[in-house]
Amino acid sequence: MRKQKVSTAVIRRLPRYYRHLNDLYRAGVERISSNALGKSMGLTASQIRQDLSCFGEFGQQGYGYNVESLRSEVSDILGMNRGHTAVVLGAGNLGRALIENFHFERSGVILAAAFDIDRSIVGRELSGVQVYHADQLEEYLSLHPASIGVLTVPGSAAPRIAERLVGAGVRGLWNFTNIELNVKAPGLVVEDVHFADSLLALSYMISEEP
Amino acid sequence: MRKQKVSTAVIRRLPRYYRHLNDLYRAGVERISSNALGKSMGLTASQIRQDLSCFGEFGQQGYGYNVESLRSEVSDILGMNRGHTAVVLGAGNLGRALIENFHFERSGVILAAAFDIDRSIVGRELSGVQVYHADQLEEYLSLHPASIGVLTVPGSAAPRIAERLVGAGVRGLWNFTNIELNVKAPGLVVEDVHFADSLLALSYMISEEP
DNA sequence: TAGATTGTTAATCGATTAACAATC
DNA sequence: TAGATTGTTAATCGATTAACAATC
Repeated sequence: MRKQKVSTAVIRRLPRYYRHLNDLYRAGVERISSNALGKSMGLTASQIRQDLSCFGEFGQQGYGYNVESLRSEVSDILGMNRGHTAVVLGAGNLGRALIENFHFERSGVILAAAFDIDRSIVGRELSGVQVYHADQLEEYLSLHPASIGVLTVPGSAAPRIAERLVGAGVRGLWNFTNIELNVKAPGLVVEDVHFADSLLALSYMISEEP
Repeated sequence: MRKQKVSTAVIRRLPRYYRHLNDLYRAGVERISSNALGKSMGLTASQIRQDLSCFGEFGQQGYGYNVESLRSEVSDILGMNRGHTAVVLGAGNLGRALIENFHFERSGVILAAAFDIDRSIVGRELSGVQVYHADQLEEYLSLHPASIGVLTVPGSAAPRIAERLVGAGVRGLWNFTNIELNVKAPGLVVEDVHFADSLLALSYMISEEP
């Protein structure tokens, strides 16, 4: 295990490793070589060994990697077993889509509660998740700390809510708004999901070809 | 203008350029130097000039870039003025969230129709978008060709629907399912929006720090 | 044991940054 | 004009690939 800083490129590949290893595991595959895994993922064997070597020595010469144990190592590396807890801010269409359809627990994250300001939804329960009024955010978080805030509020409300979340101890913001957040707090991590950027990249790619 | 293949790194930055230029434009800013733009975007001036030079010469020595015209150039490069048309497959929570809240037109994409198999939603109109039965997909597309298919169906339905879309002439798949699509067609582009990968990357990043 | 495959070091490739002549 | 800033070439940095001794 080397203690260099892990590059973003590697970090972005980790979830894919997990996904593929999980598929292999569920398909009953016991062991896999970097060569075979690379082939199925479209990466070189070299890159896979290089990537994994950032975190430890998980393979065995002449054998390869044990699927179950590598999967478990990767899930540890990703923090899936740290009991991260999330709260959703904004139970509109997108917030509800995430609450009702996205399996937070499959990423090892506990979805604890949702917040909104719309009286018609506050007090309800969506797929077992209680919707509180946004006014209660600080009070709730002081009793039930969360590490992740999921921002599905309108863009205009995002900066203020982000500040409040960070003030209440949230360490990561999963930002679905089209706003570029400028909250500065030590150790704070913002992960943007910019739909428009993604669609524009697609638009570029289908526009280029003949 | 050089005719080398543009790297993914550059392509991923283009939508950000557009976003920032659009903000500047709407704020009434007339011109900007690579230096100033870089500062506001967290990039080096050098990188911005290098990136833009992939597509042409848009600046002027001693002056910088005209915000309005650069914004317009970037929107052209991104294919925003090609009249790309999209259809949404699956009008569940996420599909509806996109239909009702995501501004396709701001990316220069016309959202033309949605398809589902649920009798309770087929025939309805969501924010002006008609929902057809999935059986009518081919018929609809033969009359109204579309270049982009937005996949918000359950993962299990994704491969089949993807095949059908491609068969009906769609060139880009905006894939929101957790399935890794293997549709192979010449020139087909798949843009994945993997929520789980994004959340896991966030989980990694908040788990690493002290 | 012999074959397979690792982890790591070295070589290559590509992307970012720096430097600067050209010029508005 | 003089100062500012471009587009591009060269230098640097980092990430990917190749090679190979170590060893299961």
